[in-house]
Amino acid sequence: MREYNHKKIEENWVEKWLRDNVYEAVDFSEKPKKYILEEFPYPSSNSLHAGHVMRYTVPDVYARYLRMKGYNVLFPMGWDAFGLPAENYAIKTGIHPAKITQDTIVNFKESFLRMGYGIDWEREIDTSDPNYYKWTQWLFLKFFENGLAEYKETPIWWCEELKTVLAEEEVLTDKDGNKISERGLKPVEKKMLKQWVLKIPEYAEKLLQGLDTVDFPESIKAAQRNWIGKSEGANISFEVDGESIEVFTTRPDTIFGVTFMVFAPEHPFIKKVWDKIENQSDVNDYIEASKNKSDIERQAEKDKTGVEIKGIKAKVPFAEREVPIFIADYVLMDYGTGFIMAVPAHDERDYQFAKKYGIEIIEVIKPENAESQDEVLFTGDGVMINSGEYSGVSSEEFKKIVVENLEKQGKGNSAVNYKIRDWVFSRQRYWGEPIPLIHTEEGFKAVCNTQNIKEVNENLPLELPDVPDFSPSDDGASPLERNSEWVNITYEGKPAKRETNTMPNWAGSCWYYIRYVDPKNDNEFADIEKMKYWLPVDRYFGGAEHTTLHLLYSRFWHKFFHDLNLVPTPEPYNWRINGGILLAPDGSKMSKSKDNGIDPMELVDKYGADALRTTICFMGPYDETYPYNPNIIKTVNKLIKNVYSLQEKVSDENSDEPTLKAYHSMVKNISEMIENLKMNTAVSEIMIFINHLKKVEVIGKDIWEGFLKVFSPFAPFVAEELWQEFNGFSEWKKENSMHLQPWPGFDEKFIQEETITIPVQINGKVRTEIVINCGDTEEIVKEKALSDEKVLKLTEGKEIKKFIYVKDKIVNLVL
RNA sequence: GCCGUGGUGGCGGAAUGGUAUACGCGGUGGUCUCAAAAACCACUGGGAUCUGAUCCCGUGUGGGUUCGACUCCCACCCACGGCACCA
Repeated sequence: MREYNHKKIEENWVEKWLRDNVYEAVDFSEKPKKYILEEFPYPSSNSLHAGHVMRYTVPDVYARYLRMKGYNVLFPMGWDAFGLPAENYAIKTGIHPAKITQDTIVNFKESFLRMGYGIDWEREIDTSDPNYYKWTQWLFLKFFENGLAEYKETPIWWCEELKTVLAEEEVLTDKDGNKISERGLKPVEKKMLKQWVLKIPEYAEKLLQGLDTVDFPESIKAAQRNWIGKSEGANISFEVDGESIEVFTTRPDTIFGVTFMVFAPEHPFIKKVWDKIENQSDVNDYIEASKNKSDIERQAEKDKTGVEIKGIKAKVPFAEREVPIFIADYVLMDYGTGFIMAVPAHDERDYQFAKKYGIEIIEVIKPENAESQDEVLFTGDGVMINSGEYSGVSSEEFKKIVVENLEKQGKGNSAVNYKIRDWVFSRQRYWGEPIPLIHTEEGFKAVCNTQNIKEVNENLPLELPDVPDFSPSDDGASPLERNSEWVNITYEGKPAKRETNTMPNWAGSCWYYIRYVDPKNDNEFADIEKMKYWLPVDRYFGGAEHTTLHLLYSRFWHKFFHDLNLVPTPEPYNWRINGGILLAPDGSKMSKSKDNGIDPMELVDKYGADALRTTICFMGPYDETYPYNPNIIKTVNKLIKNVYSLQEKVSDENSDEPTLKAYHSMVKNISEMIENLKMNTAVSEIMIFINHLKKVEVIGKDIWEGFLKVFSPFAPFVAEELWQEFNGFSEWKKENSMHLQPWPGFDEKFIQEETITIPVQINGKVRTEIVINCGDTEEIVKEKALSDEKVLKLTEGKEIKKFIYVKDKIVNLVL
């Protein structure tokens, strides 16, 4: 056995593949295109970690397969380079975040190269590069010009430790119900602040409908639908103190059951009618108390609390009745209108509240088929009762009647509400794209008109100034605020100030898949013809953590751009899969603090990138989470050693029949499996085939050639080495690369057997096996089965009621 | 509570109506060796009569459809993920 030296082999090919950009994607090629995308990494720490190689290996195998199948494959990579870790590290060390980021990118790229990922490096992008963020800023100005970016005072999540505001999507709930930041898991609180927001709710309907047109897993679609949170109902105006105030309800059919109304404590109307309130101090106490309660406390309360506002009443339209009004913090200011019609008989929360405060409960719907209704509370659909002339009508029908009537009176209309909130888009941090706006006396001005390319090129990129101190301020101002030279400018002859907040680090990743299509364009964010050729992304691989962050945000940007005719497709990604997580060998999560992780570059040193890649593929399905088993890579390394030695058995002689059969069925199976991303079973096919080859004396040339091809996506280095040697290429030429060769075919005739063994069942239980010729008629099989010794014994004296034969598969006798 | 995904050997997993556990890890026994490691070979779901063999049980639980169910249908249990006073 000759010596397999993975280091020597892998170093050699890394350099040659890069120099000649073997994995080049060609714009406007005649070949059919495939755009295979994986979420680009945030460059932090020294090199790729286990999670990265877990994410990137399977897409690379798939992209390599498609390339060999004759597709023009775009498989790009770049750096999501703005963000907090580099900035925090910079604050600690005093080294500029740009410097830290660039150093890290160098290390990351080296890791990518060592892993043998087949990337077109001519398309590498970096979101912190001014040539890139020039266009991120330009795209932001499109939102601004179209009224979708607004400076607005709203309740916003503030993280004291990160010293910045966060978007709704960046806030998680921990096990104890505390709200924490998505990055860093730090506590957050709600504050009223003026911030830049992007009006994603205006795209709620489009984002929802688009989900029906894309091939995403149900879990992602469900999570996004849930996040968007559409509910259909009606807006109904109630008369309160001579004024008309709207509520939103999904159940206008319960209007006869309204026995009270509730305002959220923050509702501005309270101030407006303050003079009429008889119990001002009670109301004021309640408002103050709920102000001081955190969201967590509000939720932790088992009981609903509230106070009646005495002195004012509400008039229920349609039912024409007066009801009392309360304030209670179970009504939220930022959903619906902050004012609700309460129907205790048909809403759980209203029911609890009414019980506690002894408010009247009127049942207006009873279940369709219930003989007697024990519980007062009923939240389903049914038949109207206690509703005057409408009693007996179905609640679904009554819903329509109510809305139609209110519409005629001008007191209501059917309406839709969404849970999704404005996307808070400014951050009080240094390391991000400056927002290219100017505060003037007449309001905000864009630094340029996006339509005018001359103006654009003069004013963009608005470069992030080099400041001596990039640490965040305690007062919530951006670090850029301290840089007065940069901040204070003249706009149209008058003093003005630059916007000092930066964009969140989602900004660059919202459109990076577009820039890969045309990464070096200085005059456009991307050429429309190139976008027409490459978009949309055919396969998008990434992490589950981005389901309602990046994946929703970038769909929003794309849909907006599509409405402006900037991009040719309505959706950015046609297909999506979320990858699983690699756990530590003991089944716990890998973490730096626990030091239980595995370092992929160490494994590459020890066993080779080929072994690591193949191991990752073999361990399990892409979208599953499972522990790392350190023994597998040893076995896979052995497998590769075997492959390396087996080339010595290759000869001019033809392979024998069993080898031909094993080969053709392997090619058939692996092709199907890679197509379906079942890399784990594809590797097991390779193992089965190699176990077979180890037993044979000679290997035919054609078979070996085909084997190297199917092996190459998994172990590209050793495959290239053996391919060059096998063909006797003395000098490296790009076009001779293993990885640019066509994928092998297979021939069914070798796979089909002449005789096969099939099981014979009696009453559904396997009792014996018989050997038949492929394609034998049912009569012949029946005769064979019935004359089998064991069958004779077991059927003796019994009548065979039914004979079932599934061609070439199974026989079942029913007694 | 609601939505989603999933439950198969000691472990990772294979099989989407036709011989359950492919492939691999681990384990047991053996070869080699003074010995160990490595390498290689054999066995490896549980149980019973017995050691050619034969039979029973077995894919979260309980039902159902079918000649035949891990696979399809109904109900339930559990785990994981998301959302959660959303009117």
